[in-house]
Amino acid sequence: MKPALPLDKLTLDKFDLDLLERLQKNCQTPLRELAEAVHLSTATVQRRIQRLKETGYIQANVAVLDPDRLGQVITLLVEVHVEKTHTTELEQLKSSFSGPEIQQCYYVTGDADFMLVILVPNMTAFQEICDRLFHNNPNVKWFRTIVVLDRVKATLDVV
Amino acid sequence: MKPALPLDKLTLDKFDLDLLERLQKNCQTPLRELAEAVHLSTATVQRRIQRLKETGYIQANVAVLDPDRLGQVITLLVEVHVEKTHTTELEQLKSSFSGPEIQQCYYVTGDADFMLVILVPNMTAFQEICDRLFHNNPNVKWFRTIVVLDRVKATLDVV
DNA sequence: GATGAAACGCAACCGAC
DNA sequence: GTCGGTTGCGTTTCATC
Repeated sequence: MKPALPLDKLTLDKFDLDLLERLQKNCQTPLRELAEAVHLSTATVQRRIQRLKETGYIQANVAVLDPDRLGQVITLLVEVHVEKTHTTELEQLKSSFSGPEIQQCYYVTGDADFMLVILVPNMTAFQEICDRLFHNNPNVKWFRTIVVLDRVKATLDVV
Repeated sequence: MKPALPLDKLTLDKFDLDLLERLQKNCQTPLRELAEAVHLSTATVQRRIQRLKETGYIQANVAVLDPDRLGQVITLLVEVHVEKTHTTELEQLKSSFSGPEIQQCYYVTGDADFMLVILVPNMTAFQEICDRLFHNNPNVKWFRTIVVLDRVKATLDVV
């Protein structure tokens, strides 16, 4: 199998970037509509998108759900401070921070070591998570919880 | 027009939840595949999904792009402390935190007022953002930047 | 090697039952 | 919820540049 179109990171032309931007807003836009927007044929658009998938520029196509409607009404940010930052311990922690309630997990510099974004239906659920992930983990020195009052913006947009 | 299917927030049955979970992973799954997975007919699955869109459970269908491949290699968390927290000033700030580089913006309790997740290609770009959003804004008392070393997990998953 | 026009086959969609 | 018909879509082919 031959890579016919640009594989490299920096060889995306304006058409590709235009398409990515549009798909990022709505990945169900019909090819026909995309085609006339970027002034290419549907066939070309289809091939470019396929290539963008194959080469990993497009990682996934997902439905964005409304957390409020699904009862996940509380968003919390948790700053985690760890005891040992050796590779093995870190990897262990990272993999423990992969549950469905944990929307995001960042390993960071500064006085904190991890920053988590957590979504829960109520505080009982959060307490359960704390027990499981923090209190019962000897490598977690301490953690600080920040309550989100307003989810002003929450996307994964890149451009 | 009859609401044949549940409209209320809490009346999603297991089929709806199952569908949402699957669409959240891949919103391009063929109806046929979804149908046999949840043991319903394709027609029903299609109607349910349409309803979930109309009622706002599904907010959007988006392509998830790889930030690294697109040159947005630096992720930063910014803790913003404001001067005045009156409604008008807050709304002004919130709307200023809506640029494309700002992936997420949370209005929070605690000693900070806002927490931002920012994606940039380099530090010059970040500096430009700081100037524009923070230094030139009299209502921003001070801000603290946290550098993300590893984007361990970054989704918008709800369940 | 990438492109666009047109043909193909399949899936989504909409009604009737 | 099932069944068919219709439409519209993504996909492939092929000739062109």
